[in-house]
Amino acid sequence: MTDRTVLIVDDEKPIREMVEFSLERSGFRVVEAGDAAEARVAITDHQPDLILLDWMLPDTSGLDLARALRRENMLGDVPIIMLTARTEEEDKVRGLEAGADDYVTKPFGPRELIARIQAVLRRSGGDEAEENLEIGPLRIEIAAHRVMVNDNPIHLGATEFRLLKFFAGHPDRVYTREQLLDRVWGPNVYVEERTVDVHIRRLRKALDGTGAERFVQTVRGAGYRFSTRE
Amino acid sequence: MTDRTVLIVDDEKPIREMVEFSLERSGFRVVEAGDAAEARVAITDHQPDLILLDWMLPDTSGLDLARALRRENMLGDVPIIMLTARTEEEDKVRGLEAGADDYVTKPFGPRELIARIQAVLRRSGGDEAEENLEIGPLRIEIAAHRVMVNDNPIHLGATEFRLLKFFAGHPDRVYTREQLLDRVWGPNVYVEERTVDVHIRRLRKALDGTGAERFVQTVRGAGYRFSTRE
DNA sequence: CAAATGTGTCATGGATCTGTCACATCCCGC
DNA sequence: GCGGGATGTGACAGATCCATGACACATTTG
Repeated sequence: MTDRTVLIVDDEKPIREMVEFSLERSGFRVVEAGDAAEARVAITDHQPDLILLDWMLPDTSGLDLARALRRENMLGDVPIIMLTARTEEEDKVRGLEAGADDYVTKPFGPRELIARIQAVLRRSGGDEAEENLEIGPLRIEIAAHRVMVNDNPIHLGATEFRLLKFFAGHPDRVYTREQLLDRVWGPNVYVEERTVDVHIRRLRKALDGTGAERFVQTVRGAGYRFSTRE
Repeated sequence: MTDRTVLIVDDEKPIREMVEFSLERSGFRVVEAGDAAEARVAITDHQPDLILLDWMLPDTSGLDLARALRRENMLGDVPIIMLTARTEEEDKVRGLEAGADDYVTKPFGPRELIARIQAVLRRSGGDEAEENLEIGPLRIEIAAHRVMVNDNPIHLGATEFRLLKFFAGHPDRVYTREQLLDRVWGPNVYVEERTVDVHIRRLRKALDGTGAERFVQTVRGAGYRFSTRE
């Protein structure tokens, strides 16, 4: 439900924009690709939670791309929804064999699309978010949008909250400033990389004296990491 | 979420059976009606939690039936999902005004239908506490439609009462203005989001000096929250 | 019918947040 | 130690968000 990234692969920009508009209104992050090559880059860069894949692409068919991605194991269990103008049963079968999880037939409306996406995500993924995260003295209450340290609330700006939430959900792993901007600020936001430093600083300051400030770690030359160890 | 009763109103028996089959597999109880007259009987007899209403019925239109049922107050806040073959935006708007909560366009698949049903139930159901709520110095007497603070009644407008009731039933959770409009004002009401601010303000003013005003909390950039802590 | 009340909208001002910069400090290889 | 790149830190201006009072209109009450 919350904060999932959807990759839309379609060569027609108007369709991509319609999809982006609808999905962002529903709280998804949206990444676009116009062809198979762009799609591969986007998958690597943004690690989407779901892929909307047009049947026809300029450089290859969506079917082939889906099959290739599954074969190359680039996706794990990320679901694929095919977008197609065709309605033949035969195509559906072939698409499902290629690794698609569902179909949407053009033309489609935003409600239908969102219903399908949520149905597929509900099936394939545990909704990971939503429950509270507890790390040492920290408790991140997602629903309440609140962070407690030893049962005392601490105040964070919206950006610091998202940053901490992301970190807490992905511990023991270094993220570059670029990756953090992508995952915390969003894929279509362009700010200076050094901005990350400033928010790291603000997060540390907010956690100062709680015993949790040591979890936010700098990895020189690489980025930042959230970890209880070290 | 389990054991909800769904009434399907459609004159085509195959469709009723398809729906019944799908929904029962998902744990719903299903009641059928073939026309508006049967629908009225079924509503009285079974008090469904949700109604699937075909656009075209032999004795009247689904639109008229929905409107009539709402007007006669036979439904309370039981949500209606319209089933329609038409896709014109005009019809959708008219249907929503008539009291439908969502649309499914024929032909639809079982997955889509269930996704919609669950979405609508999630929105409209779930609250409806019947017993009184006590939170700190507050006692919300649902049936009496009255709020007491330390055994002294305080006056609230109808909107503020619903808002407080909703909040008290869903504490420690942030709701966006949009969500509050949906849950407190109702899914088919269109007012400005800022209106929420004003009613929050009025609620706070009514609670001022009681020690309960601190429960109504602003979460900057996210929405509002009701919580006894912080 | 008039007054009182409830509701939605708006404009305003103040508080807070955010991105950026400049400069200080740190760390590493040499 | 030294130099230079990387990171920490404080300050700042613009952007954003929200509280608040006023107002028009509708509804209810007397």
